[in-house]
Amino acid sequence: MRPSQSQKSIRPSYHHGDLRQTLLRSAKQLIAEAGIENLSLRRLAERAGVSRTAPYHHFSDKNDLLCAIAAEGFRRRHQTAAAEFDNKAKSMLEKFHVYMNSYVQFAVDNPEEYELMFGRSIWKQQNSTEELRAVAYPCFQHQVDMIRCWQSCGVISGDNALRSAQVIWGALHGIAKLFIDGIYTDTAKIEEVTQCAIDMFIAKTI
Amino acid sequence: MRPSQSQKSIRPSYHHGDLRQTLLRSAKQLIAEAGIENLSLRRLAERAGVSRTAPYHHFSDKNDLLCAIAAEGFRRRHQTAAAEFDNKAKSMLEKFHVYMNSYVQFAVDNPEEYELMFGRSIWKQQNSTEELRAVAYPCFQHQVDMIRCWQSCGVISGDNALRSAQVIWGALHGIAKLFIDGIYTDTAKIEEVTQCAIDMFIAKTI
DNA sequence: GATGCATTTTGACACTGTCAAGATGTATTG
DNA sequence: CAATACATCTTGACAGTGTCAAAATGCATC
Repeated sequence: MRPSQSQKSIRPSYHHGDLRQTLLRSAKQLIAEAGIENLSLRRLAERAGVSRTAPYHHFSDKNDLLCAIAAEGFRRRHQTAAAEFDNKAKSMLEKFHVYMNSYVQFAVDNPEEYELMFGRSIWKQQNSTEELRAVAYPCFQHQVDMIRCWQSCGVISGDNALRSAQVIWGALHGIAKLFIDGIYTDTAKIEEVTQCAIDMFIAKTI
Repeated sequence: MRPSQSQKSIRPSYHHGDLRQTLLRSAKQLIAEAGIENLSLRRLAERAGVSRTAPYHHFSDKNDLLCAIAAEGFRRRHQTAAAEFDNKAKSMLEKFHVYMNSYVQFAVDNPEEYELMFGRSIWKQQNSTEELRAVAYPCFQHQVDMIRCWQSCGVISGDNALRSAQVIWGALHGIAKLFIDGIYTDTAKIEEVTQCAIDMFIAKTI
C-alpha cells in the first residue's frame, strides 16, 4: 500500500505528484489570461516545471487536453443549470428568466472557456473525445428538456417543442457569441438584450 | 506601355502579374477546402509559385490577409441582402422570410468564410483592419435598419427596435453557428429551424 | 543609360505540436 | 530482499508556422 495521497485523483502521479490536475489547472488559468489561441503545451509544461513532452503521458493530444477542460466546463454549467431549474421556490416563468440570464452570464463571465466548449476546434471533424461527448450530450439534452417543459406548461408558445428549443438556444448562443467576440460592443447592455429575448419568446397572454 | 493585362486590378504587380489577387483567390479556395486553421501563408505562397515572404509585400500580416478575405465576404453578403430587401415585387412579410432564410443559408453554404467573417480572430483585440471595419459596419447597420423597418411596419412586434434587432440577429447567428460547428447535426432540418424562428418572431395577429 | 522604387528572394529566429529513444523512479512479483 | 515490470519523465529531433532583415531583381522614369 502506498501512502495514500489520493484524495483528488484516483491515481496520483509518481514523480510530479499530480501532473494531470496541475496541467488542467494551469491550462484553465492560462486560457483565462491569454486566450485559447495563446495556449501551448510547451508553455504549460514550463509552468508546471516539467519538460515539454511530459504532458503527453497524461493527454494523448493537445486536443485531448482541450476536451478535458471543456468537459469540466460542461459539468460545471450543467450543475448550476440543474440546480436553478430544480429550485422549487420559484415559478416556471421566473425560472425561465433565471435560465436565460444565467446562460448568457456564464458565457460572458467565462468567454475563453465558453469559446472552447462550443468552438469548432473541438466539435468539428472527429475531434471530440469520448469523455467530452459523455458529459456534453446530457448537458445539451437537459437544455432541450427544460425548454420543452416550459413550453408544455405554457410559458413558451409554439407547438413544436424541439424546434423552439433549438431556436431559443440558438438565440442565447448567438447573443453570447456576438458579445464575446466583440461584435456587440456595448457590454453594459447585456441584460437588456437578454431581457428583450425573454420578452420575445414568452407566450403572450391575450 | 506594358502589354496591358490590367483588366481586373488597378495596379498589377510587376513580377508576378497580380500577386495580391492571386493570393486572395488561392486563400479563399484553400480555406474552403481545408478550413481556416489549415491556411498558412507559406503554403499559399507555394501555391502561387512565389517565395515564403513574398505575400508580406501585399499584406502586412496574416491577419491583414484574413481581414481582406472577410471584407470581400461582407461586400458580397451586403450586396445580396440589399438586393433582396429592395425587391419591390415582394411584401415586407415575404422579405422577412427571405432575409431569415438567406442569412442562415449564406452561413451554411460558406461555413469557413462565415467563421472568418464573424470569428473572434478578426474582431478580438485590435485585429480588425480599417478596410474591414469600413465594409462590415455598414453591413451590420443595414441589418439593424432592415429589422427596424420590419418592426415599424408591424411585421415584428416589440417597442425597442435596436434590442429586437440584436436578438433576431443573435438568433440567426446562433442557429447558423450551431449548425456550422457541428453541434446541431441534423443539417436537413436547417430550413425547419429557421422557419420556427420566423414563427416565433413575427407579430401575432390576434 | 543611370537612378529610384516596387517587388521578390534568401537566410535566420523563435515559436509550435509531436514522435522516438533513453533515463528514472515506483510497484509488484519471485 | 532482489529482480523484474511498468508508469513517468527527459533529451533529441523533425516538420511546420509567422515574421523580420538584408540582399537581389526587375520595371519606370529622369
